Amino acid sequence: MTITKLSASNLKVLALLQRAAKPLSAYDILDKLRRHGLRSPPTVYRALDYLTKHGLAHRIESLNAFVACHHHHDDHYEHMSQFAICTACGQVQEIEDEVLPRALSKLNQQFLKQVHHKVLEISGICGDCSGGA
Amino acid sequence: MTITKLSASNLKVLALLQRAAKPLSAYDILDKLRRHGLRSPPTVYRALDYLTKHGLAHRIESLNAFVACHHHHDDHYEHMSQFAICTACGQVQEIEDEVLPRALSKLNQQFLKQVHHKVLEISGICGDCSGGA
DNA sequence: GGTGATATGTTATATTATAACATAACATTA
DNA sequence: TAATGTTATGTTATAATATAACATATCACC
Repeated sequence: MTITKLSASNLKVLALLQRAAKPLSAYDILDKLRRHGLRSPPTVYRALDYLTKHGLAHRIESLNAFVACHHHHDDHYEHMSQFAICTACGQVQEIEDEVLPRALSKLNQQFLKQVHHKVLEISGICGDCSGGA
Repeated sequence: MTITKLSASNLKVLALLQRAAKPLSAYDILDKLRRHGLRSPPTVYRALDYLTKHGLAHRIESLNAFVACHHHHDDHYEHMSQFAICTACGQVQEIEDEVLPRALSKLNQQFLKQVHHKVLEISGICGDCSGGA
């Protein structure tokens, strides 16, 4: 799963996600990159597959949308996507924390023999949107 | 959010989910209940909305599918959906545990002022599908 | 029986995602 | 070089998921 070099499409999608303030749907991406040569859904989904598989982007399941990864998941520890989603402004924060992953890996074992993917998504109202302190 | 009495549609959808061994998509439900008077997507989605809002069913975000709730979330503690999903057989187990919710509610607060919804979904291979002990 | 609230029905359409097949780009090597 | 295999990309069509918008019915209450 090492990254040799990003293809032109993959790079464009990644760069767009990195510039975006919010998660983008595949079709948001398609709209914005249509002029730049990404003309069909499969092209975009392929890029998103590549990026998510290589840890450069994440899919937010509860939004059906994607964000760039801003962290370095050196795979030194079993990774777990953790996101805080503000339903008011749409911003998503990636949570970098190992408390939960650790707590979870114990719990896991009673349910699944092998774990492939873990998703934690918390929705609510962020500080900025909630008005007072 | 108290439940008075389930409407006929809501009850049919709930009963179907309860009988199902696996999560059902809205369209799975539509197919199976068409003969029983649920003829259009909005009807099904409305029932699913009702059931999920009232804690009688849960949506699995990473599958776009729904399961009946087999637990009693007496709302005595802030609820968090927790599921273990086997990608081989498709079975989903609801995890009833408060370790994570508790660990999480501390962590939460640095990201969101109010939390409305928490989703934890773990995918992998269950004991049955993984062969050996 | 009229009124308002809630639920349900219906049609159409929006949104998200993939199947299936065609073509290109590129490396390897006979 | 041209034959071959591999990977990436393009293209069309369609599948799968979800909701908007509006019509109608049901039912409680006055």
